[in-house]
Amino acid sequence: MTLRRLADQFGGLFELTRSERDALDRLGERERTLRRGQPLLRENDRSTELFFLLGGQMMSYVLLDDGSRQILRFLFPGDVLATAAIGYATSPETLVALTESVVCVVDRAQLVPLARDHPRLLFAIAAMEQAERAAMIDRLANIGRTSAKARVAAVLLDVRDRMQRSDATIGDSFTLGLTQEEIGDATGLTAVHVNRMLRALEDERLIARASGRVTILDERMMRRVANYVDRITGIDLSWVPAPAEA
Amino acid sequence: MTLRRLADQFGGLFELTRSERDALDRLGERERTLRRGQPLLRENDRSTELFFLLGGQMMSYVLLDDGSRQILRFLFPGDVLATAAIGYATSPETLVALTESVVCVVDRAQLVPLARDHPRLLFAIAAMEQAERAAMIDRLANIGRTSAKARVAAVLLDVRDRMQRSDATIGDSFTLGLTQEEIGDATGLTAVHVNRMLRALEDERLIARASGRVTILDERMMRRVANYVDRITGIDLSWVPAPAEA
DNA sequence: CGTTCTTTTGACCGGCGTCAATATAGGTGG
DNA sequence: CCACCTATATTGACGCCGGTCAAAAGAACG
Repeated sequence: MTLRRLADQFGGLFELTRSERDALDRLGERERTLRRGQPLLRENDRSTELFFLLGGQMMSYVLLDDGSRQILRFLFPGDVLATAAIGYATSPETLVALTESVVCVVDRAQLVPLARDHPRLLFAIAAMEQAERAAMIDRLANIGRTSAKARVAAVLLDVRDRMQRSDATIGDSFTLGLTQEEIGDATGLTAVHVNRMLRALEDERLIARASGRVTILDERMMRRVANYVDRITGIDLSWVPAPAEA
Repeated sequence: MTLRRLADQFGGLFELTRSERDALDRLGERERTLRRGQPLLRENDRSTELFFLLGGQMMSYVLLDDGSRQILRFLFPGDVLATAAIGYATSPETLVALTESVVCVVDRAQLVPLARDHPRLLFAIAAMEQAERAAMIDRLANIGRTSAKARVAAVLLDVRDRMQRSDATIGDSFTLGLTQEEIGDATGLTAVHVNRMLRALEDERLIARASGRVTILDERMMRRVANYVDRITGIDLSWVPAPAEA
């Protein structure tokens, strides 16, 4: 998987020109592979790089000084990581691989010529950033204002939808790949209570579980319970004019 | 207050060139005044505009379908609003004026020539966006992982710090300008419990209150209680090269 | 100067955390 | 392949933080 193929697959935002493709090839030259559990960047690390997740599954989190962890987001192919580098010299968050992962490494300095030569690509990155922002809004509302059961249901739906985006074969049944503690740290709950909520969803026949796989049995009701909105579709970049073909 | 004067005051990121100043003057031509309580944009409204808050105080929030409200952010002069327009045709959040406010209106289409002619200004906006993202990370961790008292304390410190940024005369004492219900909707608590937490902070001599004014008595301890990190300072745009002076 | 919004306080309760014990699984070295 | 070990999952008992309900007192506003 290269950055360009990723853009072809997920972009869908607009038709890339020949020179934009070439630019993406150059932008995506540096790749890096991470083993399961390996950190890409730690909170407060100095860094000038941003990344595109090409394959695998990662997460971002922060630690509070009482030792508790808040997982900010689970990351899937197509996501831009560490965009804070655009405005800060140090990272506000830790990035770790949940499975073996491949990222493409871009130094922020590379964005400067991009603005001049391929503004549309820059706006595409900005648009992806806005999708992430919208997701963050949902999570904030979710954690701040919904019940434990809703929060757990929302994580399940979110992971399923985002896995589906990179692997269309995934249906209602999928391998969650998260521990209950991780779900808890993402939702502001304890692992014990996450377990109880999973059991409750199971007892209500909204989901089924077997050896690490989760099956969503009643998607309509799950969406209702979770207060869930799909933010993945609906990105609109039509307003950025296509460059004159080189 | 114009957009350019705002950039002079808050930017501090780099020295503006003459042509950048001119560009800001043009960018900031359209202004709009909002009365207290007036919405600038509602959730799901179609819009192609972003805004810079020039004066006053606003907030952004979302409503859940059980009617509860999650306030995402209190907004102060210098903030960029509705950046979701970059990636979406409709707004994910509602923006309302808390006090009489003035915003400058920029259509997203105006960003395209900006990328070509004044990339540094575009990156400055991107950097402000990253500051907002960092603040969002803090709020997520705060709501997900800290006690009610910590959350209330964090709001007080945050509002104070951000008021200070636009009005250097503000010290430890300031007019909060928020109802306890608003504090509750921002922190994921009920107004009743916010009241109890304010009383607790008062009883512990961390703050004092009198007729709408709040005084932070023990800032060190407040910061400890709130798990508070200042994200306002520390933006780094040094990596964007200055344009050749026109 | 009523009307409505906001603050404040008390009584009570329930959702979620804490603690603890056990079961299960994955992983590792022998 | 087994024995062991640690991480994860599961379940129960119990307690507390923060929600709910209600009432009253200010405060703001037309």
